Amino acid sequence: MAAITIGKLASETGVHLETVRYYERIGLIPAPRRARNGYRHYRLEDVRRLSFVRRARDLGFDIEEIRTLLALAEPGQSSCDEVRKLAIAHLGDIQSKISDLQRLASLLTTSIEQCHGSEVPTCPVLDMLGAPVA
Amino acid sequence: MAAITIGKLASETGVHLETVRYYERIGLIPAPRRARNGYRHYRLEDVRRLSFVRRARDLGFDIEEIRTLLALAEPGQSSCDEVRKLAIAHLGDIQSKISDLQRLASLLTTSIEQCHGSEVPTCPVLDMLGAPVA
DNA sequence: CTTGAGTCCGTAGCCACTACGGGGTGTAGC
DNA sequence: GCTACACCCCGTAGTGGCTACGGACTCAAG
Repeated sequence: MAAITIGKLASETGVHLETVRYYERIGLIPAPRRARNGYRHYRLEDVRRLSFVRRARDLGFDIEEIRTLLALAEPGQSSCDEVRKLAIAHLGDIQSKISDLQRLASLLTTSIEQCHGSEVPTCPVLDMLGAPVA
Repeated sequence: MAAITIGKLASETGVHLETVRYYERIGLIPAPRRARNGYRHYRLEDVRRLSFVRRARDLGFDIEEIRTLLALAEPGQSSCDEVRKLAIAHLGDIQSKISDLQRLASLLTTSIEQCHGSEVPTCPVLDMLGAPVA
């Protein structure tokens, strides 16, 4: 019988082994049963739960948001509305981050385009950075 | 004479007061002269330098990159090429961050759109999160 | 003279990990 | 049985870039 050890759980979910222990420590995933030698023994459900956590982290949800999502995902919660709200709020965050970054990108692009070598007395990029606070 | 104290420097540059001391501690900005009472005394040049740092941070440059930029901005460096390289690399980072976020946003948007209330047995957002690792 | 704001300093906390060190255990080959 | 080597245990400390806290001082206004 190939028991699911922490290493297996880690490689199957793509979560770093030390991170699994960290998640357990902060109570994001439940503490699993231990074998006689003290090794952690996981079940398939744990793999699913941790995959869920990983996906949510990849999507940029923070730990507390994930705690909420996990609670809402419990069977018998029927709280699609709340999940929806959380997702929409998070989407808003992402979109404002995107537009921030786009502003930055265009600012940088403009500066870089004006810079054709080392012939100009001052560097447009440095100028932009050093310009009086707008 | 209204000397530039740390509080003034902070409010003029929009950098948190404690952050100014932090920047000094890590050697990002030089330690200023002290008045007889021990208070820090800044010069106009320090205001410019810190504003530069703030702008660069806002643009997402990390502390080490800023150290480099500051060194390149020293007079007599004529190193526009290097600045350009750094800026282009950084722009690349920003652009890949943008496209990452855009993927996330569309994934979330799709899930949210499929979710019309609490009538469906399962929540599309949770489904997306819980789906087997793609 | 009191009050309140500003400054000093060192240290600890934040988030989400990641790394390290020193040990025990399990397994495979010889 | 012995040796290698991978795997696992645990606690603690470090990362980046701040931010907060606490106790002591100094300074300007009323």
